[in-house]
Amino acid sequence: MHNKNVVPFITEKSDCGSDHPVCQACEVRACGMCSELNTDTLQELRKITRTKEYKAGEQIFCDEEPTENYATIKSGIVKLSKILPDGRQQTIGLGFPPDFIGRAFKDKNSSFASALTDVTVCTFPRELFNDYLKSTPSLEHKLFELTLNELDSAREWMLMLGRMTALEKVAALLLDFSDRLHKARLLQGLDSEKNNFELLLTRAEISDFLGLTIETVSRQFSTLKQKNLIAIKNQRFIDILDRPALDILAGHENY
Amino acid sequence: MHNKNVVPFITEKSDCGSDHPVCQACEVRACGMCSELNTDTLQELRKITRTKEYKAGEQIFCDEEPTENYATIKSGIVKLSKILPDGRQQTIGLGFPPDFIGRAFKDKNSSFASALTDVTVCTFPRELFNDYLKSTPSLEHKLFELTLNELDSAREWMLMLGRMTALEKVAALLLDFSDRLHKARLLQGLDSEKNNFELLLTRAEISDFLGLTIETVSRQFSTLKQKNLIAIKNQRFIDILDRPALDILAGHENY
DNA sequence: CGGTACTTTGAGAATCGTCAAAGATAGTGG
DNA sequence: CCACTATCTTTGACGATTCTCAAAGTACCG
Repeated sequence: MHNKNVVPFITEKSDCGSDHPVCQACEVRACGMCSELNTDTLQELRKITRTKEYKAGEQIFCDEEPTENYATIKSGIVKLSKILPDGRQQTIGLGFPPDFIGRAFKDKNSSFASALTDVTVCTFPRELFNDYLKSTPSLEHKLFELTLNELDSAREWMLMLGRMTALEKVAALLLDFSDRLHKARLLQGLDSEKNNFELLLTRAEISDFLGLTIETVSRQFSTLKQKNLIAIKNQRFIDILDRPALDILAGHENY
Repeated sequence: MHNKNVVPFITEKSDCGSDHPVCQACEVRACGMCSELNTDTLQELRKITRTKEYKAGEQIFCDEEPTENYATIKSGIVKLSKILPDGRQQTIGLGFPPDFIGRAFKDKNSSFASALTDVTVCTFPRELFNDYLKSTPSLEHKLFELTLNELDSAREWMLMLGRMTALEKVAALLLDFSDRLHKARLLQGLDSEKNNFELLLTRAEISDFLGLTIETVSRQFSTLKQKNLIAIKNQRFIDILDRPALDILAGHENY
């Protein structure tokens, strides 16, 4: 009733009555865009999806080329960034499972997406998915909610970029990243210690995110260590020693 | 068929067959959220709306209090901002007609909204509107598109906040503001000269937007004047004298 | 063990912020 | 119409933060 417009489906083996094996095994079946779809509707959508994998560092899509595919992140972390004509770069978002990547209803991405870690995504061809979206309100609703969350976090980061000092920015990043990693790990059914995590970003990636230089970021890490708020092993493994102090630095008001 | 859930409508005089007089006269009937609605559906929605006016400077909603109403901007400019516990402030967006203000599906705004100029809005009670939205896909679709535009512009501003110099930021603001004002005036059927406009923001408001101080903003204006890129009359009326040069400063790549 | 890539630290420079004072504008009341 | 005031803007001098450039230190990989 809702998918009249979705015409030239790629035909493929399809089993009825339960999720497609690929969807059954999907890491984000329960929480992603598809969580709003029943088995039959998902069966339909499944026909236009493809699973793709990217190695850390690979580009997923780029600014200039027209969008061919959208995707849902199944595992790994995706970096979204923008770039100025002279090469200055700014990371504008991190995508964790089950985030959606791509710009719905437009044929051009206004940003770059690249794999921060090894990444697995579930892709959909653009045109078909847009049609499908328009005819499947429950799916559009879920995607709308994901988008609202992204807007919330974009605005949170605007406050950070515009008004925080370098030290505060690093504190805010550590807390945000620790929370999001923690959630992502729990979602995968893994054990997770919130105050102890691997920083998957290089200093360069952190500085692109915070609007700082590598050196300034490094100095802030040193300051945080010196103040005994964090400990770092092998430049990558972070221990949060004093979360309340970091919260105050990050402006998380706890009256 | 789509609005079963929308129960306790406020009853009011209603005329059938054409838009309600209030909607007929609405500045944004053709381009706002309601543009996706036919006369009958609009008739329904109209029952829960109220027109409200705010004087320049008045607060429309605030961070802490739970959202009671959503709104569509009919005329004027709305400022959205966030604030750090110690008072540092960052503007995270400007709302022009026909933008939607408020956070759909949540009972808490994570920002402040205030009237930058005198503002007229069309408000809807939160709960009713959320219900209405869920049962009216065309409306949700339109709101989704408005939200995607906001996300695009938030990300554009993240690049600006994180990576541009003070001079570049001011150039980018002037161009953005000139375009948006121009569009808003054309939309109202007014004559509009793109390179000539009234800067409705004070220096303080500009600095909150750009993540700078008043003094720095003022100095950048002086520099732009001195380079003959702009002229300013009465500290408020801007003449763009050299748009290409401003475009380059703002990083608008024109190969 | 040596090479590569990433990180840390230091010194000096540039940008932007802070504090202070003077200039401009708009509104008010005589 | 003209002071008079309040508010906003501009400009200057100085200081703090962050950036740039350079070099040394550390981890990773074959």
